[in-house]
Amino acid sequence: MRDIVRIGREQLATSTPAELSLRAVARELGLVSSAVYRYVKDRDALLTLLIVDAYDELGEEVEAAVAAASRRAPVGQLQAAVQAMRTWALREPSRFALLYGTPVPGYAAPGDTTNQPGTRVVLALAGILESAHLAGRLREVDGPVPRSVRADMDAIRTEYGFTMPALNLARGMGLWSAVVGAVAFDVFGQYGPGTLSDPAAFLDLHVAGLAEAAGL
Amino acid sequence: MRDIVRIGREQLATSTPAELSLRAVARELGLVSSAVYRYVKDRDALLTLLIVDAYDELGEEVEAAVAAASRRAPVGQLQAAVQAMRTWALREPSRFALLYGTPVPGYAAPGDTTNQPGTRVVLALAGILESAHLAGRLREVDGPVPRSVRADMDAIRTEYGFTMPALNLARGMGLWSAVVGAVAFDVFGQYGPGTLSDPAAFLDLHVAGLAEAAGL
DNA sequence: TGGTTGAGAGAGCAGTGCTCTCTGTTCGTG
DNA sequence: CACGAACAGAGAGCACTGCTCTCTCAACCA
Repeated sequence: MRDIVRIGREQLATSTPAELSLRAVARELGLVSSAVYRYVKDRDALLTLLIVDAYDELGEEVEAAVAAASRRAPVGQLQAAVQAMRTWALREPSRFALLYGTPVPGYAAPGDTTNQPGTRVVLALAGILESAHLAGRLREVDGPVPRSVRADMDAIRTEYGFTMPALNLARGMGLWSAVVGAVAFDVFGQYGPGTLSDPAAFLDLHVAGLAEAAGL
Repeated sequence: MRDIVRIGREQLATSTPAELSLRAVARELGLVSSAVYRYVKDRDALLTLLIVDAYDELGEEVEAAVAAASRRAPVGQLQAAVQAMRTWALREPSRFALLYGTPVPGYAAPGDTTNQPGTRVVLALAGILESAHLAGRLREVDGPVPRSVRADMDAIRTEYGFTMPALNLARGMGLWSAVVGAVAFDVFGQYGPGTLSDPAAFLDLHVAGLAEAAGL
């Protein structure tokens, strides 16, 4: 099983998730394709393994970056986290695509398996906001919040024990999707060739703006 | 050619870009697969046709939404544009994925063909900011801007004739990628099931925050 | 009328996911 | 120690994919 995941990861280094071939993994493993089906039910199951694997590695690196930046201001921690994410994504574009790109065809993430590792990154980001709040360094963002959104945010607050105000949390979730979107633009070249000469610097600036909007 | 694009579009209604099959298009067309190669060089060429087609339709709808909201405040226009994008994306998830999801395997967008239609949406967004600026309704965002980013923004300002300050434009680009990221999260279900009971309302709130950060 | 062009058909190659059957080995237990 | 069960892998086969090559047939034009 470890070998299968390892080889699958290697395949993803040189091909996109859609191209990942169970037969190729088998070949690399020195087996015939049908043999692999003893260990992996499906191509989808293999993808699930690789998704969990990727979430874990990304989560690890982001958490490490946040820890390494623990003495910087909250904004700096956010920037460190996001830059770690960008670095990983540029190094492993296919695995990034596996996590945050187009979902593979008929694939539905088997909740229990991928949900927990999938939340590590967003929890790291939210944790920075929450820590800042607990330290009194989070400006409360106020303004009209639709009923439904407030209810959703309250549900999240109780589930994860967050104490920051609802609108700050909402801005945090917005920050999360914005960050993933920005990294995806970068990795997938959506900004257009040559428009950004220093994408990392632009990203830092972008994150600073998002952080400000979230109350930092 | 029109039939090919039409059928390709229909195929994308029920399958993901990665699954789009030239043979299936041929079958639907009552032709044998090799016949289609008279009109379309490649599967990639077919994708290019569909990408341009999708960019056009999306651009059309976003521009129409902005026009219909021309009497609302700039923030409202932005929200209208983004909601139009979300609505289209939810109606056509595969085509949205084709534009903003994981790039297909060996596919490199043939610049000249797709660049122009691909910029319609972002130009619509930037146009709202620029109009607000010209009407004196854009607060100048200031702060330290890295040299490289300033140079990039200046290049864009001259290319498209924007007069808004560099940092506002940078925030505008950030808004763009953030919006795409948010819509992608929504369409691809990245927020997790049941966490947002009213995603459209959340999106409006999110856009309001982004707009505020961009100077509106 | 004869030659050229275009449209499409058909076969074929290499690859894919997946299933089914078959062989060989290993291992636990009576 | 022997026997049956569990396991690991091989091999063939089906339906599908992209793409190429050759061939036929009809239309059209000088």
